Amino acid sequence: MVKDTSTEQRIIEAARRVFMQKGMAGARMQEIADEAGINKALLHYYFRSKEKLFEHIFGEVIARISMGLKSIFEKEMGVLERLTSIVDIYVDTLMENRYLPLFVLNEMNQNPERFSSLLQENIIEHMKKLFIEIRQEAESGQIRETNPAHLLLNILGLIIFPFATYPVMQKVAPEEFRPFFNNFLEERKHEVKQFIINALTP
Amino acid sequence: MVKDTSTEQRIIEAARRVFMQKGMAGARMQEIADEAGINKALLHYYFRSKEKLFEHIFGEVIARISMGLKSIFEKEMGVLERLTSIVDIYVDTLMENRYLPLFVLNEMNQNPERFSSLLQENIIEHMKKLFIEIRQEAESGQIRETNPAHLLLNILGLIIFPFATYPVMQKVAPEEFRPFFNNFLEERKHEVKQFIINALTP
DNA sequence: GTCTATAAGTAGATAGAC
DNA sequence: GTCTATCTACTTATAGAC
Repeated sequence: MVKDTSTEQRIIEAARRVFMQKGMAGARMQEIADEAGINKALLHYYFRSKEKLFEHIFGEVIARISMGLKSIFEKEMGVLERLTSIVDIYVDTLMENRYLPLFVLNEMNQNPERFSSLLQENIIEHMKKLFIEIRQEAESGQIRETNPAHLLLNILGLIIFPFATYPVMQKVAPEEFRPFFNNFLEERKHEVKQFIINALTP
Repeated sequence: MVKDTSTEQRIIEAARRVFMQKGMAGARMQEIADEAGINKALLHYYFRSKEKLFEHIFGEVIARISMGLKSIFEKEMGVLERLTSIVDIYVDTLMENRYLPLFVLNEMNQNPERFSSLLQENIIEHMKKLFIEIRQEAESGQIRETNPAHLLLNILGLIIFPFATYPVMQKVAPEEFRPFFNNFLEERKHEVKQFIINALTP
């Protein structure tokens, strides 16, 4: 609870923390108010309802994810470079916010229509193009023959899964593993990129 | 709502479905009662409280996971075989229950003490032994040099992540992808095992 | 064991003073 | 804008009849 930012900003940050950790169903307006150092009435004054406040937070998160994807897809580059830059961008994002993967997966699961916001920004089109690029480079022998869907899910799984489990791991890991954890997630970058290279180098 | 099983059994099955999809916080006793074809009062008659009912369901799930791990770790076998049998066991389990990964990750996240039940059955000991086995086989040149922690997380991510995203994917995938999905998860078995082999064959 | 009715507690939302 | 007090609705849990 820092007092030198605007109330609205403090509410948003508090809401982000609480929603991310507890999810929409588990979050309590009272807890968000406490986190922000105000009372419940003010939450409603600024955001009218819990639902509206949640949509604001979720929207922000989705926007951030889309932005990352967009920046990757807009540039001209080869498949290998494109895929490895996904790793760089998302590992960095996730290191700053380790609750993000589970939060997003959950809330989309509870309410699949929310997924559509991600599918805006013609992500689907980008994906189709990526798949085509993969097949083309495979034909021309620049990369190895691969099922693009599996490849993409592999990469996403390798990036995201450790972060999805991290909050649990970190809390329950025996004391002697703690120091090891600090570098572990950072190492993932190299680890996953190596996977991509191994998978695609002919 | 099938009437030819015992009430307790119907409650358990209904609770499993609802808790798995909505989580502890999002589940409603009323919905569980409806699913089971009874009323709320009976839920309390059989399980006293929502918390108790939840613990029953969660306990079952953890027991199932532990059993799988146990069966893998108890047999004598080489590292490669041990790791690939993890794939076989868990892909099959997850195909039957696609909500399981997110459910378990979430509930552990909400309440990390729940993780301890998994750590019983000396899973930790088994892990340590596995790590030692990996290092030994690497030294003797049977498998390639690898960081065991990364390897294990890689495997788990490759197995689990697609299932964690599946409920969402399946709901939002454009119509033309649907038929493709049916075999997709089954194909993961081969896909992930190939990854392990590539990663470990010298 | 199973139901209906209801109590008790909790959480989101609003009214109104300052 | 911010607060306290309160309302309303929902959810878990129990009482008590059958």
